[in-house]
Amino acid sequence: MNLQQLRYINEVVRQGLNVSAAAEALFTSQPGVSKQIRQLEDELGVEIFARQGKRLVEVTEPGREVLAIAARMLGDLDNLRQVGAEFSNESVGKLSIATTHTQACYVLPKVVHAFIERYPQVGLSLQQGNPPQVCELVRSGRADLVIATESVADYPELLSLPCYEWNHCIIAPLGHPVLDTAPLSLNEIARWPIVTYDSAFTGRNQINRAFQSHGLEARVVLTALDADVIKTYVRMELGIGIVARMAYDPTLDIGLGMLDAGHLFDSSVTHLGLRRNAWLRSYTYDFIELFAPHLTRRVIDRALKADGSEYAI
Amino acid sequence: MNLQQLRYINEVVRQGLNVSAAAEALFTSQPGVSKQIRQLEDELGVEIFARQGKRLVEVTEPGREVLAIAARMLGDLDNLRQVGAEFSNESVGKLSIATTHTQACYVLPKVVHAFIERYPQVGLSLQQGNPPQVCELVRSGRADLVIATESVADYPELLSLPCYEWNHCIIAPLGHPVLDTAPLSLNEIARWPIVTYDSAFTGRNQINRAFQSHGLEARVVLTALDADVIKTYVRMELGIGIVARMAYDPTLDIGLGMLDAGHLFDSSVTHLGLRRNAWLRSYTYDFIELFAPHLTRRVIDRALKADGSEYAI
DNA sequence: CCATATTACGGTTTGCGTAAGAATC
DNA sequence: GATTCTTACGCAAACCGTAATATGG
Repeated sequence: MNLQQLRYINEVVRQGLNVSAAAEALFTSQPGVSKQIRQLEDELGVEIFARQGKRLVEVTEPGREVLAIAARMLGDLDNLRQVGAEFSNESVGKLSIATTHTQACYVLPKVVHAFIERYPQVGLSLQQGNPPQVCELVRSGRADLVIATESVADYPELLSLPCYEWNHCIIAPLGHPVLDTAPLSLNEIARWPIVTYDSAFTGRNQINRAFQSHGLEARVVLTALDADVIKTYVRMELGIGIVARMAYDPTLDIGLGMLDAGHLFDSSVTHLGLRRNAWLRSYTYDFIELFAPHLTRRVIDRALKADGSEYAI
Repeated sequence: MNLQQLRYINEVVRQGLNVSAAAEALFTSQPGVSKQIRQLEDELGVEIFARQGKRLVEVTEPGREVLAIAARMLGDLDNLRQVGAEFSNESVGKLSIATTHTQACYVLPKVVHAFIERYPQVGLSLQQGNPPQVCELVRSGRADLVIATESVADYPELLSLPCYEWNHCIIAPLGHPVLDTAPLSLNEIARWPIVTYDSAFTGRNQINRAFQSHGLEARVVLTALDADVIKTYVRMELGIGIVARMAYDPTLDIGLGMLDAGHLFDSSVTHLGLRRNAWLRSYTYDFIELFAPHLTRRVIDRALKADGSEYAI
């Protein structure tokens, strides 16, 4: 048994049980992959893949177990490389962050700025997507950490750490009557057409719940994936916007007024997700602490290692 | 990088940084081991071992990280083989249990009997030792599970599951006046010379604490590692014995009388220890359930997977 | 001087790629 | 017939063991 075989079966699954595609993705020959997989199956004494004639059609039950263990081993292989890189030079490396638009645009800029100043030799990359997508990037090892408000806690493979709590606000073109309301109420908001986030995004659940629990129906005339688009349509006077509070900047968002709506909706919590049993570079700890000061190295390590060691009778 | 290199560094540490000994233990040549270790260090870009001239003198800091990850990977390698064995034939295999004398003699016999009847093709082996020793056997992969009253929870690498609660009793030669006391009190016990367990064994702590908290001094004239030895000396009228309740059997222990002392001492809890992220054979689950019926497969899996995924802000 | 680790070298094994063959859609 | 996996075969690299060399107690 060797690690190459584990890489092969892992990639074959990733490619939807297509050995040829896996071989190509791993820059090797297809017969080589095929043969190594057979060898692994022979050695373990179980079929990992069920075949129909000459085609792989599904992962067997033992295969699922094997693949789960193999994935962890490959993750550990990555970890070994991380350790090597860390101790070779602790301020050179890469850091790949998977996140959503809201975080990338309104929260991360100042964190990223501080980080690249501190670690000029770390290649930082932001990968954007919707919550399930960015979680998947981390799960599969293509990103080091995910920052998102939704989904993170739904991935059992990820350790989910709450970072900060936030709420929504109302935006409207300057001069819009809603901006003069004080105090702002759900009834008042419900009088106007609304532009807000797409479902399953950036706390949209909290918005729906608030209206429902007050027996109100919000007239959502348009939903969008991010606050920039929402602002655009609010400027066009299509309606008033409900966006994350941090997405409004009085100096940049000229022509728009804002009213805090924190008292009207349940707050949302932005989470940070890490692969469990990932080994983190020191600059990764620092990045996280820049982002969420309460998440010190100590706290993160404790969370990664915590394992529920003692169970009641 | 390959798994062999990980085996090598792991064994070198186990052999006290002696490459020759490691080579011998792994049935290979010493230069081969030496070279592979160098290759691994080159590939990772860090020294795993610090050398003085031609001798390995200590594990470096990156080395410690590397070794920890390597150990997990080797554990997973074992797990892969377990999966293979399980699905090849789920009632053939081996099960190695590390435990203390008390468990092996007085608790396990009926469990073992039921197990070998159910799984005649599983080679069962009991390894005996003191609590730290048996924990270490499991930690290093030389045993599958540990059953002991002490130490298990002290090993962070082990998942510790409480199994059952028990207490002590007093034994004395038939006709000894202490046997007529009712109710039995600590004061009464303290009047006599005592034979009991060695420290760090089988609930000895609970015994000490009870006397201390009552301002009494127990006259312990002899300590022993196991109940059989204690009984022998009690028969010799060296004193009265304090042993685990389950160590007394009225039909076997002729010439000895027993008084329950459950109301005098804090109870002890016997624990079962498993390597975290071990993959268990189905018969291992069954063995555990035979031993502690509340530890069903479901419960064990939940405990193994529990990881403290959600942390408060 | 003995024990121990590294370097050097040759043989075997293993893994990989090309080419051909078989099976399924 | 096109795609996809398996088998066959030859080459190259990696691994391992023996022998020789260097280093420290």
